[in-house]
Amino acid sequence: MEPTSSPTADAASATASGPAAPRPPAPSAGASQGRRRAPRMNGDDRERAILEGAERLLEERPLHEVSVDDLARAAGISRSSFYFYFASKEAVLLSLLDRVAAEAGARRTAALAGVTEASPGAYRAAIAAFHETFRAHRAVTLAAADARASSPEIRAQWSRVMDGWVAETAAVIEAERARGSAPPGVPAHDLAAALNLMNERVLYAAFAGESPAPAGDVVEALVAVWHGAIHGAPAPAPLPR
Amino acid sequence: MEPTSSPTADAASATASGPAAPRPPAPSAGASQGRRRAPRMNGDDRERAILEGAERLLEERPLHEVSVDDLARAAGISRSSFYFYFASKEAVLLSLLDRVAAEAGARRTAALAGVTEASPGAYRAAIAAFHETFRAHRAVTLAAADARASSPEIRAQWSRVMDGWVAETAAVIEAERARGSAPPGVPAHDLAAALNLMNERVLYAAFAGESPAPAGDVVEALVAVWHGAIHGAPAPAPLPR
DNA sequence: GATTTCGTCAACAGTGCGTCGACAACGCGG
DNA sequence: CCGCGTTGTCGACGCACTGTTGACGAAATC
Repeated sequence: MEPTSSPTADAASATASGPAAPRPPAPSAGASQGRRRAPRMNGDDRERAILEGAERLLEERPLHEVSVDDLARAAGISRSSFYFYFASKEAVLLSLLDRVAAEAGARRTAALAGVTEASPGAYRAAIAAFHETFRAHRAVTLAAADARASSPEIRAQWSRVMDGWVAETAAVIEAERARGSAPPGVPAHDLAAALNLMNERVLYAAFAGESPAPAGDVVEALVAVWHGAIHGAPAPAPLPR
Repeated sequence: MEPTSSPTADAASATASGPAAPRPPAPSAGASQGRRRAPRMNGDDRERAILEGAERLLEERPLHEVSVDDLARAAGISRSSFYFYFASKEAVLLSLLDRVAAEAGARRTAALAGVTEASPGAYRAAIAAFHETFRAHRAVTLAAADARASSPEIRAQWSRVMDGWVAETAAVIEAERARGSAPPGVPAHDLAAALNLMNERVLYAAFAGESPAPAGDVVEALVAVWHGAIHGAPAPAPLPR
């Protein structure tokens, strides 16, 4: 019965901007734009307190076991005050995810900047970057992955991040193929999507301690698959059924 | 607080047995054990009605948007009567998942029975079987994947199914390696885990219509990765960092 | 016909969510 | 100093959903 389109539909702008909090229309929208020095210590860093408290809580239990009350209490305010800053606990997670998204973008760029053209180990760097991003914010990424199921906003944001990785990976694959160091085969985008989704799932399983997961070095297993899939022999004929 | 080993720890037996409903202790424990013929038409197939209604509902919306009341109503009983049959809506999904687990096992066995030893296309059959299992119960598997985040029982059952696939895959990989038609590399189990997790995630993305997903033939993309990862050249030296 | 078992339900209590209106502190222009 | 809008806070409400209890009927059993 819940209206599908939440009032916080401006989540698109959330890509890297501030949190999608329902702040009342900024009154100081005039010249105080560059203002960073807080004339007061209240207000703006309460938001930060919520974010930090949330990240801390998510390190010990999943989002669906954290109530808005917990979040508010962790930030030292009452439950109803919480809603002054965020529309829901999903909005908090989304805001947290925004930071990760930004960092993921930066790390990806940095990782692939080292390899000028299409050196043989470009995707190796990509895997390492992916792994680092995931690990650096384990709690947030794990929680976001869980919340994808119930929150369209988080799902969309996650997709945005993954799409970036996939596009970057596909570019590398195509460069390798152009160099002749990788055989042609299925569309590079499809291959890149499959490999990145594998990374996501395997890293999740590993960090969450799930049952079917590589027992040894996770990154090595991933690199092996990537290398084989990209540089290995082309797949055999599709077998007439 | 939930004890890790749920009282329904016989979930292993649940592979094909009845649902883990909180039915009151069987009073007719005496000689009526073999009784199958229902003297009345009520009771036992109400359970089926719930299951069927649930599967139908899950085809149109995710589990977290289905209330116990919806489930009960779909089966033609009141909400409180529902609890006579199942402890929660997760229990219903778990029961549904049990069937899929049984079918998955059967299909896996059948798929790998065709290939006596380690014929070159054994894992291809595995992928097809996986894909079919997933597709045949799309609603249930999608819902189960979502519910994994919040329900330990479902997570455990899912793990059990995946573990089966992984073990079977690992056996095939080792056979291929023994034959000399696949090079050595990372542990077969790790490789098998990564590949099966990829399948799960990619199929989920494809069936759910998510954004980063192969655009073309999904199965072909998966086969390409499997083939390359198993039969491709061994990964290069791990690069001293 | 009395009793047990099966199945059903209305009603209750609990939890969490999101919203509303009152209310305090602050800054500011008079 | 005083009104006055703004910023931030909170208690209390209504709502949706969950899981449990106790009472009630209808078969079956003796």
